[in-house]
Amino acid sequence: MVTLEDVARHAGVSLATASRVLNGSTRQVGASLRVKVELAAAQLGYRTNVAAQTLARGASNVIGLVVHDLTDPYFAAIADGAMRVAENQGLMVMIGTTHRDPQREIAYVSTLNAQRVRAVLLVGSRVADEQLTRRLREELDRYRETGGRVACVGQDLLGVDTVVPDNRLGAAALARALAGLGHRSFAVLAGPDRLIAPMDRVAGFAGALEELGLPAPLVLHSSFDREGGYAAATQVSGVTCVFAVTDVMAVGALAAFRDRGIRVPEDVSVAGFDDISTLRDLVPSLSTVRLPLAEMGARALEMALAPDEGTGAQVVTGEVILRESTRALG
Amino acid sequence: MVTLEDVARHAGVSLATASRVLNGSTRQVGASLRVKVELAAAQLGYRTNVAAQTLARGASNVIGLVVHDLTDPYFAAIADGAMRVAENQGLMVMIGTTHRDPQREIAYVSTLNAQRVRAVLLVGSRVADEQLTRRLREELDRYRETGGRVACVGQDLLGVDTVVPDNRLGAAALARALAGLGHRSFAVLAGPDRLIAPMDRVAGFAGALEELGLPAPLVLHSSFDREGGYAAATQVSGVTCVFAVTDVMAVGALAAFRDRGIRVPEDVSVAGFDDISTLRDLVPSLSTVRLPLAEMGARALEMALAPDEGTGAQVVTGEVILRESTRALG
DNA sequence: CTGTTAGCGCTTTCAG
DNA sequence: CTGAAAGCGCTAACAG
Repeated sequence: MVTLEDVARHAGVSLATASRVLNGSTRQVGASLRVKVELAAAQLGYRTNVAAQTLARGASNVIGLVVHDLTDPYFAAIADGAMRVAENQGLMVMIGTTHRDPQREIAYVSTLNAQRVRAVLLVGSRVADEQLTRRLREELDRYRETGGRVACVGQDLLGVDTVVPDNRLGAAALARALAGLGHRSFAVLAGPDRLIAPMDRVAGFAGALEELGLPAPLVLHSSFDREGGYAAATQVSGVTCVFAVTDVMAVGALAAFRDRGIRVPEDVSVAGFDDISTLRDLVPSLSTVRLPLAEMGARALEMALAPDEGTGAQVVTGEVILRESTRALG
Repeated sequence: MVTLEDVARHAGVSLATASRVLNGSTRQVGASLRVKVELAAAQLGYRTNVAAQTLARGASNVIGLVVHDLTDPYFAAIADGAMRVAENQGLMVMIGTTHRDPQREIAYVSTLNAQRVRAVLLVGSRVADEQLTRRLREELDRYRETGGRVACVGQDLLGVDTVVPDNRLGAAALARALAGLGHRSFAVLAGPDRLIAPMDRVAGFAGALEELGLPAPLVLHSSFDREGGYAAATQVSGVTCVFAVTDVMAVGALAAFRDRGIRVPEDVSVAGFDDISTLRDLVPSLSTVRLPLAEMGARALEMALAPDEGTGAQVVTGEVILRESTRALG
């Protein structure tokens, strides 16, 4: 294992000089020595020991990313956006997946704190559980007390900089658009009732319907994934339009209707939320609310990295996109 | 910032003792002291400084994962498999995305080496470029010389433990299955000609056709993504069956045919490769060759973590799955 | 511009 | 079972 000291000796300079040329300091080093050091480092195959560097500097070049599930394209897109800015800043990223277990999220914050990462990004809906939220906040506060920076993509419940998709507004806009198509009877595939994002989407949707003087939608709960969408859709009947709170769930719903011999959009219209790009080629193409996922991830990391503790929440509003899965009535 | 020394002082024990109870050593510590230390740590809110630990131990608890693109479900699935085993072993994972730039892959190996990660996993097709491959090998060798472990998911070209999907065999089996359906004229959407995985798939497919005494397929090159599949498909004509070397490209092809008013499978059959789960609900459902993606990622990490430098290559064979996108002729 | 020298926080012999 | 002390490799004053 070649160390900086080896390089310094080999180049006939001091440790400090070698450090200055190899590991970007602001200090200048004379051209001749600089060359010697670089040569020695190359010949010996020197590689900085980042652990030692981190310890000495008291600051690392790593950021932590905590997501629920990387195979869910929603999280993959957000993570990708964040990773691009990390790359541009020369930061490495450490990822943890919670598989939707809030306890794991807390545990990851603790671990990332131990790693002394420069910042941590929490991506994904908060849960409606005071207890859990409080414990997470405590862990985050502990991390922040010692200089850690935190940002979140989700709901503004943690007291940290947050990029918050306006789920209510987006769902409400979607409801109005659907009503504009002539729909009067709706079902909502609502996902689990302990996650806030789906709850907000349901509330926004139902609220808009109420404002329009339309009957309340049939609300069906299930898991937050493709299977949940499928299961919930099997219970749907007597409505002309179904709103699945995520595109991924909408895919499940589409499959369920297909299996039941119910045509979309002829027999029933279906809309989702998120506008997942991998799913844009579905047939029928999915009406949805587009969220700038990658940008949300990027912005969140930028907030976390900003010199001063940002201003709190940055709201992102979705854009309603009507495609083939919803049709005008009458 | 609370240090181990603070804890030790607060508990009235030596640094060594505090270390032994807090950071799993094999040594035993008396019950009374153990309790004191744990209490002190909790009261003070102590968090291990992993950088210091890594430096002192000379070994980290992090593994590195290098993939081309996290938003591509192929890589997400493999990464997920690897991350699950990492989690089980208490390891954190650092991810780098190359965006298909081989230079970046080399750079990441160097960076991960500096981080002194326990192991690095290289996921994705190798490129057909001696020069680049040699440079990557050099970088890997340097890392391995100092105890680093490496495994790869792709082709066995790096002199490291590798999980290799048998692309030729899988594509050949697919070709035979398609010929069995009565198809005689084929086009292959081949992706770029510098990546080995797609080349192998093309070769396997064409080889099987030749063995069957069928005419050689029309081979169309393009980029390795959805857009590439779309672009290549626009040039297809006069064949009854199209093989896209990945499911993601097949999705693009499906879209292109739809836009051209060509029905699948009535007018032309389409098959892909990989069996991406997010794409299972496509209509028509995609015939493909299933690869156990998550398992491949898991196995690769297991090889990298195994006590002894594994046995080289572990071949995984794909399973042909015929669904709705391909139909029997006449 | 260059070198000396104290640490950074933790692990791990080596004694006791 | 417990403690003292010597590093792990690098950075950053501080002095020249």
